[in-house]
Amino acid sequence: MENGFSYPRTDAFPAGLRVLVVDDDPTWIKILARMLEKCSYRVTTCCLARDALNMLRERKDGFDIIISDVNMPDMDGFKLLEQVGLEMDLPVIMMSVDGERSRVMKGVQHGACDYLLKPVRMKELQNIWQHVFRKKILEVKDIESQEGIEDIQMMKYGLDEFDNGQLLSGGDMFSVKKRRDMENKEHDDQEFSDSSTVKKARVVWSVDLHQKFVNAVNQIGFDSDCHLDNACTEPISVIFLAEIGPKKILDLMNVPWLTRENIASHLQCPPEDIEPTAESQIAVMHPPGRQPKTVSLFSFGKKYRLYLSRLQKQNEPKTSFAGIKQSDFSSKDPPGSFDLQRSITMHQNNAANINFGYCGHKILVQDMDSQIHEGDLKGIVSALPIAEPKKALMGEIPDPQKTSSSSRMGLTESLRSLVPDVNYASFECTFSKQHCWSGEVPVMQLKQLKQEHDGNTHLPLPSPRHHIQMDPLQSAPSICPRTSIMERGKSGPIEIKPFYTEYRSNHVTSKSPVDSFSVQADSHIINSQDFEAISTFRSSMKNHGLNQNFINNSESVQPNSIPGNGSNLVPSHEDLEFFSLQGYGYTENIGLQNIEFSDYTDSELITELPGHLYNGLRLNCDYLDLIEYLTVDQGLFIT
DNA sequence: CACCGTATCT
DNA sequence: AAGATACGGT
Repeated sequence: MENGFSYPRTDAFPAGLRVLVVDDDPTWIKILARMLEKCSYRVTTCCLARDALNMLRERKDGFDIIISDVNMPDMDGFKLLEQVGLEMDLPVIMMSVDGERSRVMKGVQHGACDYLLKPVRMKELQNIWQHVFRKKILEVKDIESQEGIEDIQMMKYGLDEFDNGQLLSGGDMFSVKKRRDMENKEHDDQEFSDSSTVKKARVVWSVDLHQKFVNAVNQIGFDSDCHLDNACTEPISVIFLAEIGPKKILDLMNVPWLTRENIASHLQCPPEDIEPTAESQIAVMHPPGRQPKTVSLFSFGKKYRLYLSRLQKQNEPKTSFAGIKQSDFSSKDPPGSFDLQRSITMHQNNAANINFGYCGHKILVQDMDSQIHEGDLKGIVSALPIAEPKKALMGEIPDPQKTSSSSRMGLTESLRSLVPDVNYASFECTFSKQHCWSGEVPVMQLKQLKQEHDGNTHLPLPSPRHHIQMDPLQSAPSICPRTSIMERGKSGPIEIKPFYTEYRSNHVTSKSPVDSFSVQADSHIINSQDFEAISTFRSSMKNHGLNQNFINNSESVQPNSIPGNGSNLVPSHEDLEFFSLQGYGYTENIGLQNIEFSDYTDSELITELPGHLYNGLRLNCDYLDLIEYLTVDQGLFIT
């Protein structure tokens, strides 16, 4: 039913159903026969199981369904049931005066499609045709799967055939097949008032379907954007977001056979490559045309929580940089961080924008594809809750001076997509005000967070992690990500070595011409004025505060020649985080010098990106804190 | 009752 | 792993 076809509407359909009634009690035979006839069924009666069997053998395909009593002198009803199951594949309904569980169970186990208690009610008999009907459906499905035909039309065809009255014509509409997996019928119960027992076909979220889903989400996101502008007039504000509920998405998707549950279920799956944000829902659109990197949206479901807690546990044991352990990233790309990383990767060579915005207790990160015109700001947006719940709740604007420590870690954390601190009061975000955006633009949409003060979840904030102190005077924090990074010369670039060994081996070995290159960034000095201007409130996505343009200089493209172990440098979350921490440490006078990006992506990833993305890199930062995340007093190597 | 988010099952 | 289904809450 879920697949789009409906029950036969022919008035004639259930009428004429050929029913064989088997019961040793003549009284019951009479009663049943009368009732069945009232249902317009064709009834044949028999008071001996043996006779019934013979009759069935003689007139193969002469009946559509059998109703048999369990207790009969000549042959146990179950025996008959079994026999029928073996010789002819007909639905059999068992009945008895008692509903003893074991008996019913036995009946079901022997393949009964239903078990009726005497006295049998009219309604029950009226519904028996459904067993026949359902059987037909199962057969069709069976054939379908056997032949690998997934087209629903096939099933439709089968039902139409059914509907067209072959049943009435007495034709051989039910093929004689051995009853398979009788257990499957266990769930039949006396009601069986509908075909709900037919298992729902699994929805396969094809790229196509998913795309629709994404579009729907984005559409919703767009709607919320409209509100954003208004909301943002107030500094403190909690901007809000549209409700991205399954229902709404479903409606927007406009896919008839899809159900709300399907959407809800889909929402539960955390995409592995997005930046998870506490209590938020995010939709990310990756470059089109690439398999796994499609868009996704997830809610804060259990699956996601499990993922986080797992991540956290891994972190617990070791106090490494910002609480991250290498193991976190060793085997697989953790959801989240990679996204950002990826964004950067994407942009290192393309003229895309990354826009970081801070709004009250919210931080917005926007990544815009340069291809979009000025008006089209929609890009990747990620909301990063800051870890200062109380303040956030009060709508207090973080003091730049203070934010350098704890609050800032919140961002780091977010970036890292680690522990979701539900204390992060509500927050939300969005951006942009443009209308057209095709689904081709990488997009990340944020959704509102529910406010829950007490909402502390099971994932307490690992405090230590949040209080890494940075010395503003020091050019580089003395914190080191567990490793590879470091080695920062006084003036030389910081080398970041890959943690993604796997990634490296998979992607870096075969280098493409563009495999590595560097981007020169202008130096920038951040001063407190900028800061304040921004603090007031992020004036939307306009280039406030800092604006850095990383121009891809093809000239500067140089092979990554980090000898030593011969390993190529690969950026990792840690790397990014590291940046961010560094940034946190400096609220003032930070000069950006050499930022060197070396593409660690191989041709594969590159092809994955639209060509236009490789035109340069541009960063737009509204909030210094965030901007700084890229500002290192020394050069930076990301390979 | 409609919808949600989440937990659990398959 | 990815979906379906169950379930409790609003």
